[in-house]
Amino acid sequence: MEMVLKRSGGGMACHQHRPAEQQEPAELSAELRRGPWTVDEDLTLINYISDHGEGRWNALARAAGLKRTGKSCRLRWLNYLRPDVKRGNFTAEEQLLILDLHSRWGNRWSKIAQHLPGRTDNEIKNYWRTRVQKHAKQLNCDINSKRFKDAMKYLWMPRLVERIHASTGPGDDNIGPDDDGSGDYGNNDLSCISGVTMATIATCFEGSPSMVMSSSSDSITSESQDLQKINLHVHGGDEKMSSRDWMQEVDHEFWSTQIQPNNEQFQDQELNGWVQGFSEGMSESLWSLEDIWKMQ
DNA sequence: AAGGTACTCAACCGCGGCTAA
DNA sequence: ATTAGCCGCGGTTGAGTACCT
Repeated sequence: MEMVLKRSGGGMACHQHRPAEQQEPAELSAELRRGPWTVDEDLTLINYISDHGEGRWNALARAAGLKRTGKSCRLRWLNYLRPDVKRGNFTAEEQLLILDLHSRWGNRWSKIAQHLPGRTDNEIKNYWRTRVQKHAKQLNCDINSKRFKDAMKYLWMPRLVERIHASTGPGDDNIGPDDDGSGDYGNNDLSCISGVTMATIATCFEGSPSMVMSSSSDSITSESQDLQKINLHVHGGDEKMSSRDWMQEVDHEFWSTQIQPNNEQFQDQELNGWVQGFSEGMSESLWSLEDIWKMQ
């Protein structure tokens, strides 16, 4: 089992003031524990749930002899101890899904998590805040702005699609280093992409500057057929044009036509400089998403 | 090597909805 | 119909760690 005591026992000691509404009954609050869970607590919770099942968290916490709130037990189980919780970096497919579903539903993390088996709302939320919002901040634009949404739609998401296309073996479809030693769990067989992801791919290409994606909702019999359709569209029927070439073309056209420094969408000098640098660099090589963000 | 800064993510809080009494 | 307790969701915090200077 993974050790959970990475932090000292003093963690979260700042949370000392709680409104009366949130207080536990007096006889319980005096002995309630908070902060990082110990291995013993984890084992107690796991054993209890394996014997009695989950749910009714307050009663569960008392019955198991845990000096924790039901809330705390529920959170620990759902976000960490549950056997089907996935660990490690998000795959390209998952990232694509998150971007797409967030664009539809906003911060409905639990709803988004329902479409990513094994991923928790907390994990997705953290991903969004630490990765996506960070990039918006680096671009000095609001995460809800058209500028950032365009960058996601025309750059980030197509690139993720490209990575899904290009992936040939397990273990390297994450953005960013996989340095936690856990390895990727991702299956790069494209047949594993969920129906939602296929829809995502379709919407991703829909309206992109040099590509028109026909509706894929009709007469779809399988995901592999979807994929073939997308391949056809992506390659435009020209077998000599790799998806990589196509992506380069899309990116270059997008950045040269839609995000020119004089474009009214991009008035501020700082971003213009970044865009220009990006646009010039794009003709030289295909940049990884990470490189793109690092450029500015 | 040391100190500072940035990043990650587990765990917390507040609030609203649901439900049983 | 009311109310208290529980549950789940979204937002926030901060300790630990990685990275940078």
